[in-house]
Amino acid sequence: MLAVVSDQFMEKRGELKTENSMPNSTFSGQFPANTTTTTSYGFPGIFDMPCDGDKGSSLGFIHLLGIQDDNPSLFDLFQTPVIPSPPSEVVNTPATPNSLSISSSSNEAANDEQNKTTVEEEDEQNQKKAKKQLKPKKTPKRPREPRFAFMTKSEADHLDDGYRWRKYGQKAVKNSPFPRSYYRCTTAGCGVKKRVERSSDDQSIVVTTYEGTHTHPCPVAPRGSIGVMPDSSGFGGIGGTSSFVIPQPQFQPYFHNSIPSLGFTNATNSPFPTFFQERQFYPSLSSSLLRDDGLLQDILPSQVRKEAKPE
DNA sequence: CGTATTTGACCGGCGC
DNA sequence: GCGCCGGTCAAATACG
Repeated sequence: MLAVVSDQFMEKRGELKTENSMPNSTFSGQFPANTTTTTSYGFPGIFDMPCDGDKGSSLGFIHLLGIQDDNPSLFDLFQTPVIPSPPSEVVNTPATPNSLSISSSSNEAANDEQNKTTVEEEDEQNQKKAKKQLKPKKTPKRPREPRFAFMTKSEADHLDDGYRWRKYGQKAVKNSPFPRSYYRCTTAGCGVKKRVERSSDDQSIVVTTYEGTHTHPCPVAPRGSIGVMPDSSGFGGIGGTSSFVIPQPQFQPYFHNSIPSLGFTNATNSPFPTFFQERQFYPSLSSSLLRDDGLLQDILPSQVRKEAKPE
């Protein structure tokens, strides 16, 4: 079941209001169930969140483009379309062959794949040359890991999120002067990958796409972590490093240590923090979302919010 | 010298 | 079947 975003959306992100001046955490899009809109909002489940209150910092907002997950529980989060899309504007995801909907990619399946890889690693190494010449047996289609992506206004391409990444590839992106970098989590047994590319529309925006779930706690506490971490020590006053906190379903050291209610709902295995599930995924495109007792005021200390407001 | 990055080649999926 | 393209591999290279 497709919850959201794929490369397809990424390609369409020009339709999205990726940059806005909303100082508060508000949706800039809608999230109709099981659909992909082609409206100007284009991307289901897109929302902005302030990720840096440090004036002058290169970071302004993290734009979570959405997620891609087959988790029904997660999907249920979006079963309440506040603003139903007109049928003419709705594209049924299942009927879109190019959509990167992932088929039931459970962690179990992923682990099996991983174990298989480990077992065969030695043999694979011995035959790596032959492998290139002899066509190996056709491997079954590997299920996609859950993915989510967000846009970060940053001058730095690679943002420090606390995890250690090893770059394993870089490719030129079609229709974009900026290359796409491929990273893999260096922790043994953790197959999380991420892609980092700069938006061709706005080169100040870095689009980071995470795939998979970390099987380990965050090894390094990033300096000056920003993002949705409601810790003033992370939000303000620590500039210079382009860091942010990635929502992770299993390990969220920055969330649960600060405000437990901001932790993730492991029961649903959702890549989103619970506060998204509880509140933010019932969006309205109207100004009702922007009322004074909006999200951030419940989440962040007022001082932080004040600092987080760009300009 | 160990580790990380670079970069060209390779592979598989997909559309024509 | 062929070419394009995204993603990955792995040898070469850079770096601390």
